[in-house]
Parts: sequence; structure tokens; C-alpha cells
Amino acid sequence: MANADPGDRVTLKDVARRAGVHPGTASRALNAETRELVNGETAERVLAAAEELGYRPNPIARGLKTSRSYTVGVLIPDLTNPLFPPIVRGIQDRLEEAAYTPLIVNTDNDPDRERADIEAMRARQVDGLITATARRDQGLPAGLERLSLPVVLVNRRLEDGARPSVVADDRKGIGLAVEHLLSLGHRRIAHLAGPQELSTGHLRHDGFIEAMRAAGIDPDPELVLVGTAFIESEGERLCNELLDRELEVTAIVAGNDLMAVGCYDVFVERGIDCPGEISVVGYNDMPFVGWFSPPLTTVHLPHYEIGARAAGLLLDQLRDPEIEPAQVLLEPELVVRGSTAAPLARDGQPA
Amino acid sequence: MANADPGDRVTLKDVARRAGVHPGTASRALNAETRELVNGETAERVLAAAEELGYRPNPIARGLKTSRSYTVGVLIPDLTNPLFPPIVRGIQDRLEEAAYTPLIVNTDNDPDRERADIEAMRARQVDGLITATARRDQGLPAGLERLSLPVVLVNRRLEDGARPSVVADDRKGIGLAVEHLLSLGHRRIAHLAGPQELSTGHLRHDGFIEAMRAAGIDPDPELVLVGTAFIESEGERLCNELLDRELEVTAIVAGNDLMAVGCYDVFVERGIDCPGEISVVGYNDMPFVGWFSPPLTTVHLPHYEIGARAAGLLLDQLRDPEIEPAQVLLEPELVVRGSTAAPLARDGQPA
DNA sequence: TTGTACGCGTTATCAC
DNA sequence: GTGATAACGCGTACAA
Repeated sequence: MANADPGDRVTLKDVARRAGVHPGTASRALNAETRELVNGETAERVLAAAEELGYRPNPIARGLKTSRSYTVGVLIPDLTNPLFPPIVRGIQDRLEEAAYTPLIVNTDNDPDRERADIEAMRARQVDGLITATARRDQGLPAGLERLSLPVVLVNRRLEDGARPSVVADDRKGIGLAVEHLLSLGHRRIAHLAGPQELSTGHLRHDGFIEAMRAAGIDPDPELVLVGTAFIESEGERLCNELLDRELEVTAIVAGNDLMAVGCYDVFVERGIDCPGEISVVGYNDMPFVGWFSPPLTTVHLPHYEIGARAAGLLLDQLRDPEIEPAQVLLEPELVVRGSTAAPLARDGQPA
Repeated sequence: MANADPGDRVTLKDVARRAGVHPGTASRALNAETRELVNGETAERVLAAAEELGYRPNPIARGLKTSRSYTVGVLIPDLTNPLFPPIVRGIQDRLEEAAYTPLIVNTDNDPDRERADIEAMRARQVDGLITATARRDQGLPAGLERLSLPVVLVNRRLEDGARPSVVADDRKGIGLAVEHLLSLGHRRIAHLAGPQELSTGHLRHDGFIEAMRAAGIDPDPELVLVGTAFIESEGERLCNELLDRELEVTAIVAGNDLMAVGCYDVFVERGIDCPGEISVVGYNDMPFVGWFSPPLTTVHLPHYEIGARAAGLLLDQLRDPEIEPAQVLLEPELVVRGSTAAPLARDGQPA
């Protein structure tokens, strides 16, 4: 009832004293797994005392003893990238159910910083790691390979499947985009790819080539441009480069929504009508792209679920370290809005 | 050079042994404040040993001893609200500089959850709290009033200024919006206000009334509608209600960008041209509102800086608990885009 | 069934 | 200037 003054932390010792038992006994009574070891009546008395005093175990002290912190490191490139908040929220919510606390850091895709962050998390005794960083160059973030720490990968997977991972099916997602454009009648379709060092950039690039081939179209290499980052300015640069080649493209599959926005920039500059003269498909379905002018047709990914599943996999692994590393593949979904339409024929009439 | 196997944590004891000193001495040498107490040469030897072994102090153990966790609780309503990522990023970056770690939780504006979160953070021994939750009903989030824990308020302040706070000047921000519309020639200006229990909703409402009066216009009560949440659907509902009254409004000041988007919805439904027939100003300058149709005129807030300053104030307080609680007021900025224009005269011609 | 004693890694307070 | 020792809060062998 009457809670203790929140100012003074109440410790196990206090509870024990109030219950008239030894701190060791109190510890056993308070811990669910060891509660059977103690007399039911005594246990009740301890629990009551804890309740009355508003006792909360000190995770720091506990962690020191058990070398578990009930803490999970979350590495993301940048929280202000609209991609990540829903993922992180999924992680947070799922972890919270299990009484774990996420420690979130931004790596800005800087390998040194990533390394330092991992060091710091290890120092903080995290029980596991969720990493949404996605460089392809090395197998795992530096310093993680030899580590026995449970790790879940988000947005990428290892070739040997040695670690659990959650990814959206990018190959399929891009396939959806390509098929949509094909069904509208487009044939000269360009791809503005993201950086190939990132697994997402790479996969989408491959997926594009594959989808085109599957439709019996040999993709024109001139129509595939590769950018250095998944950002608006790269989309703009690539789009300009593409249009300068005057290759009669009628549609663009952008590496992500941001790059699609870069295309919008170019269209405005050059007075090109979208989707009248050219169609664009984005990727990710960032918040509010439905409000763009024109509303962006894009591929939706279940970001929240990606995060939640990743957290789930980590919890599984924490529960049973010997568990087989699951590889989760989530389904993308095409969202048709206003940036795609049938191509015009040469004379300016619908083909 | 040759780092230790990351699998085995290297402790202070290891460093001491390698340097041929006692752990206590090693501790003193490693800690900047106590380093003077130890022979320069010895200190160097310890530092070198630490470097060679890749020693990282264990914050858990340190925290147990110092009863500080180097951890800060961050309470926000919802990370997926585009308002918060930049704020959180500012907090993270500033805290990281000082080797503090933020613990971020989403309260969803639920008082019970908020209470539980604060409890959990206290259990985790956070050294301080940054709260971006903004209900006006009580002075501080429940359970915080009597707490001696350092707290910094974001997006709101206490009437007595008893706690440090960082807020943007909402009164001024709304003033900017109103003045902009007035200067375009609008007189019949409506305000779609956010919930008045939130300090931001309240302040903007007051700011609107004030700015209108300052221009010599007594605001028509019929033109001021109050919503129950800062969300799109409320903007839509209020806008419909407003237009149903047929009051010849020519401009709307929305409580935030989301509510402005709700207005866009209504305009599309009713076939109303914005900004031709009606102008709208948002608030916050969320990412990508410049890409909306029409690009949204809105009031920009320095979100990142808000977060960074809040973290800075907390660090100040941590350093010196007796410090005067600073009240930081940050400047908003009007961003004129395409959703505002001069009003039409009754005959459909520019007035 | 319960109490005792020790240790987790670190820092603070003593002596020396 | 440095070493020894205790203590932070908790969990857990071990003894009783």
C-alpha cells in the first residue's frame, strides 16, 4: 500500500529485514525459478514485504552477478531515415514484452563507429545484438565474427545462414514493380540502383535484371545506373544522366523512395510530366509518399513486423542458444498510386 | 596492437597484472580525475597495458559502486511520429559525447504506461530523465513530482520553471503563420487546434488568438475548432466541420502538419483548389512536406537542436545538481511553400 | 528449508 | 605514491 519514498532505493536487504528472513532467502523467494526452494508461507511474506516497500531489483547488481543485463544492442545507420523508426518500434515493443531493454545507436554507416558501438555495447554487457546495418563487404560488422554473442541481422542475411535474419523479399518486391510496369505496356524500363555494397542495393539490382529477363526482355545496360547512396540527390543525379542519354525510356524503377523523389526533382526542372511522359516506381513506401505530387507508386515493406520478428528471433536465441538460426523472409506488396501510367506512343497518344 | 580475444572480457585486474600494479592503482591511473594521484610513469604503464589489452571499463560494475548508471531515460510518445526521430537523434548524439546511454521508451501518451516506464527506468538506475510527453493536466508525469531524479522537459515547461526545459516558441511560430496569411490579404482565418490537454495544442491556440488580436482582428469563435489529437483524421473531421458552416474562410492555420494533411484530404474530396480557393499552413515541417501537392507552407522547428539542447541541460544538471534550471526557448521559422496564396475576391478574381 | 559466504568488476578509504 | 581491503546489490554454491 504505502509505497516507500521513491527517493531512497529499497534493496533486497530491506525486503529481507522486513520479512524477517535472510537476504539469500528473500532472493530465492523473489526469483520465480528458485521460489520452489522456499517455504510457501515464507515466500508469501517476502513477496508481501517487497510489494509494500515497492522493491525493484537492481538490474545492475543482478547483471554483475549473472553477467546478463536484460539489455539488447540495436545498431541502425540513422534513426532519422524514415525507414527505421517503424523497425525500431517493432523491436522495442517485442522486447518490452519480454522485459528486455534495447540500447539504440546510430552508426551512420561508418565502420569505425560501428566497431566502437559494438565495443560499447559489449562493455554494457548486452545479451544480444540486432543489427540493421547492411554493408555487404564483410560477413558481419567488424568484431562480431568471432563473437559468441547472439546476433540477429535485419535487412540482410549471411550467405551461409549462420545467423538468424529477417529480410523483406527484395527480389520479389522489385519483381512486383517491374511486372506492374510491364502490364501497363512499358518496355524501355530503367533502374536507378542503390549502392551495390549494400545488400539491399545489390539484391534489388539483381532482382530487376532477373524480372526483366523473366519477361523475355534483355535489359539494356544503358538503362541501369548505379548510385553511391540511397538518397535524393543521387536519384536526381542518376535521373539526369539517364535522360541525357535520350534513350526513350518510359519508366523508372528507383532503388528506393528517396531516389524516386530525386527523379521528381528532375521532372520539375525539365518540365516532364509524370506519369504522362514517364512513370516512376519507388521502394519502401515511406510515410506520406501517398501525398506527393504525383502520389508515389511504390513497394511496401512490413517494417514494423520486420523489427518485431527480429526481436523475436533474438529472444528465441537468448532462450535457447543452440537453436537453429531462422531465416525469415517477409512479403513485400505493391502499392499503386499516381506515379505510374501506360506509356505514350511516339505521337503523344496513349500506346 | 594485438587485441585480446574479444570473447574474454578483459578486466581491470588483467590490466593491473600486466602493468605490474595493484588494481586500485590501475583504477586511479585510468580515471582522469584521480590520475594525478599516481606517478606519471606508472600511469603511463597502466594506460599502455590497457591499450594493449583493449580494456574497456565495465559500466555495470562501475555503476554498482558509484550508484550511477551513465544511463538516461528518454520518454517519447511514439517514435514513428516523424516529429521525434530528429529529437531523439539530437539526444543520442549529445549524450554519446558524454559517454551516456539513452534508454528510449514509447508511452503512446498513455499515463499508465508512462508511470510503468518511469518505474522501469528507475529500476534500471537511470541517472536522469528526458521527457517529451506533453500532457498539461498534471505538472509532471505521474510519479516524478516527488522524485529527486534530474529531469528535463522537452516541448513543454512547468509554470514555476522548477525543471529545466527546452521548447520551441510556439506562440511566435503561430504568429509567423498568421502574419504570413495576413500579409497575403487573408482576414477570415480559421484555426484547427490540437488537443488542449497538450501544452503544444494549448500554446498554439493561445498564440493564434493573440496574433489575430495583435493585428486588430477579433477572432471569430466559429472559426476556431479544437481536435482531440494531432492526427490526420482529426484534421479532416475539423476541416469538414468548418467548411460545413459556410463561413467564407479563406485560410486555415492547422495545429500541425498532420492536421494540415487532413485538410488536403477534404479539399480533394470536395474538389476545392488549394491554395486557389483556400490557403493552409501547417506546423512542424515534417520531412517531405515540401513534396506534397501542393507543397505545404509550414513552420519549421529545430527538432534536432531541441533534442541536443535537452540532453545538454540534463548533463549540466548531472554535473552540478544545484544548477539553476535553464529554460531554453528555440526559434521557429516560417517556410513558405505552395499551400498559401492571396485570397480570391467574391467574384473569383484575386482580391 | 534456510542461513552463510563468496564473487561479479569497480571505486573509495584506509594504511603503509 | 601505492597496496590492501571493504563495499556496492545481488545470486548461488555450500553448509547447517
